[in-house]
Amino acid sequence: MAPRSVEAFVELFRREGFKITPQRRAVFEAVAGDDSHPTAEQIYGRIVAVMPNVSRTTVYNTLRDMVAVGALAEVEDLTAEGTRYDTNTEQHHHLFCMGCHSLIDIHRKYGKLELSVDEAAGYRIVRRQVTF
Amino acid sequence: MAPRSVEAFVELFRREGFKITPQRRAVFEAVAGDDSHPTAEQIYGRIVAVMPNVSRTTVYNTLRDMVAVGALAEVEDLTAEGTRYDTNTEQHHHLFCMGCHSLIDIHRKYGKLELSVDEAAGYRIVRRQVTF
DNA sequence: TTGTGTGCAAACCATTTGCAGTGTC
DNA sequence: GACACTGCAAATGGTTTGCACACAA
Repeated sequence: MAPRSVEAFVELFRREGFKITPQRRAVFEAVAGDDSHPTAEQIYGRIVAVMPNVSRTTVYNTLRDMVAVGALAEVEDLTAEGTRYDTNTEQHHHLFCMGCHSLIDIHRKYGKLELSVDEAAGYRIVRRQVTF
Repeated sequence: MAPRSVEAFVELFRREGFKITPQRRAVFEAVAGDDSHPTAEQIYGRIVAVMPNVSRTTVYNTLRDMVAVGALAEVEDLTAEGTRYDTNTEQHHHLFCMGCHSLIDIHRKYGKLELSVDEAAGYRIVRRQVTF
């Protein structure tokens, strides 16, 4: 199970040699348990509401660090609103609404997502992503 | 079959009420029959090599117009290199190389890509995209 | 104490826009 | 000849970087 609570994030960061600052904790709180796939800007907005002096830099840096240690996953950007972050780092699929741009997790296994031998030649399939 | 030749693009543009300029024709020539999913910048580069005075503006505008009339499709950006354009506007899937960032078309039908009734409630599935 | 983290401002980079001049139909 | 198109330069917007100061360990 991927770490999703604030404390799990704190522990992971400490284990990776990062210091725990109030700003980083605020980022953890802003995303913990969130499955709405927010953008960096949305996350920044939530944090500013509670900690008005944070800089974008710090929020962006922390998000990047979280992705680096596997605490968050980046979702490819289907809009032009910027990278969206996913607290679920496990393999799953997405249902994207072209109207409201919401992104909904689809937890379902599609066993038949295979390539033929020659299509896959020379590649190692790391991930299979279905977007509806 | 989607139009992929220069002449098919010209005809489509004319039909849509666009004027055929040398610049637009150069864009058509730069992408016709190309299945390498180039970025706008790569396409611009090819055109400059042959028509040194084109402006980025014109190339970008033409690419946008081509997407608008269905002559090209945009591929969601998996890297940070910008939008990539696909001359194949039909439904298909992609194999993405994390090493060299190449994108290869997969023409295969995955019949089992369905959502359950309640997952799909309120949505009309317009497209199913698998990325490997 | 010491080196990591923060925050400001400026840089980046793909893309878009404003606008005067240009060329297609 | 009219109006769409071009190309320059400047704006945009998300994100990154440089750097002096501050604080977690």
